Amino acid sequence: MDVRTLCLGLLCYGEACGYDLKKRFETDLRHFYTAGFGSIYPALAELADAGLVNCRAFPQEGKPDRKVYRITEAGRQEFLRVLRTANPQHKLRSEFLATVYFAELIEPERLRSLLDERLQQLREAVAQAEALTNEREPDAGPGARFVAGFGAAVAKAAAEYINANRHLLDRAQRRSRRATGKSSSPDRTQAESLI
Amino acid sequence: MDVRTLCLGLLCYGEACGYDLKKRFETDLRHFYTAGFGSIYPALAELADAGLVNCRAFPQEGKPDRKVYRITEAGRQEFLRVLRTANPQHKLRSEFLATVYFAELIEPERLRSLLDERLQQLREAVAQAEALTNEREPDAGPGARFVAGFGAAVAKAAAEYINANRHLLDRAQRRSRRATGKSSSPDRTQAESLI
DNA sequence: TCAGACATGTAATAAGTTACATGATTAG
DNA sequence: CTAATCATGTAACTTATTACATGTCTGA
Repeated sequence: MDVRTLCLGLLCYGEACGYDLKKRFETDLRHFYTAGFGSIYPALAELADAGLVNCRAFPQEGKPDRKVYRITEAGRQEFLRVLRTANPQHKLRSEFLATVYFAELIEPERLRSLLDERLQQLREAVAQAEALTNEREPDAGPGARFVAGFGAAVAKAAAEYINANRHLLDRAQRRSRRATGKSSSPDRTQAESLI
Repeated sequence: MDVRTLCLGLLCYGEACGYDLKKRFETDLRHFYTAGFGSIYPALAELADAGLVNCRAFPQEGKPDRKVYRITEAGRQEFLRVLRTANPQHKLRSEFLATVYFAELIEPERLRSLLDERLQQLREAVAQAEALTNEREPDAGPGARFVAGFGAAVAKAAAEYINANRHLLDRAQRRSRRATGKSSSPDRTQAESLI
């Protein structure tokens, strides 16, 4: 499910221009999918080329034409087909966790600040997800509510884990000399640890 | 923090060959960072070119030479510099959640199977993370333990959320006609909903 | 007066995935 | 006999990010 397909899916709920879709990415989809204009505009152009959406341009003063996209029947069928057949993945790439993995090599003050910043981000994520579930989107469908709640639940769990376990990283520097190397073959002739 | 930098970091804990690093990615880093041979081998070559690691080749029968990489002092300094200065991101791209967002458009049986599969994946993730924390890695540093525990905690929370809230998605099909479109400009002349 | 919303797009760049290419040994 | 482990690499491809390019209107 790439940006192109996701745009097609969003258009199942009504016509929209690229700018509208971007806002949708920044609210509903924010905590599990990001897309910039640099992906969205080309995606819409491709969908139109493929006949999966139609496009009408509305002239505006002082702004580029507003191009409103509407899904076609072919587009709808294509999206439903993807929903039926795709094998959806769940990919996390966390530089934050990768950094904390090396806690032993980080100065305590720096580490503290990294954890605090992440906690702050998580609090914001919870607030945004809960706003989405409650006030701001009474018209949201069950799927939209479910994923917003999911985001809130996971962010809360992450924050709790950090608060409950960050002490395990304190003074990590004292045991910074791990014996490793654990090489897959036994024919190494060099010393194990280079630290 | 790209694959190249992460390989450099792993080499802080001792020398290793590309194959060894791949195994590390599949265990310790599995739940928050993936990398294939196609990223690792070129990364190691680049690190060697840049003088951040040394490489020695050990001939083997019936296999390519085993190339063992060792970090240099310059490499260590470079990695510590990255740890001090980088602004680590946390990026999730979940096709699973993107799919569930469209629950209303998915057949109930298919939706059930998607959720069950994801629950199975989460159970496996918890088991693997806990194995990492307890038995299999008594020599793991505090950072490694922390991130493994993090992975387990978050996966558990995700599974619990799904179990507790999946009923909200049942019969979602009945309300599949959402009025949306919510366009940013008021000058549209077309009907709101196209479903 | 200055930031932010509105509105679209292209081009260069970066990064990683997948498929291909090769082949012995070992455990089930 | 079959799959997995060990071991390295290249090349094509896909995808998305970032920077650039332009310009008005509105509210604080």
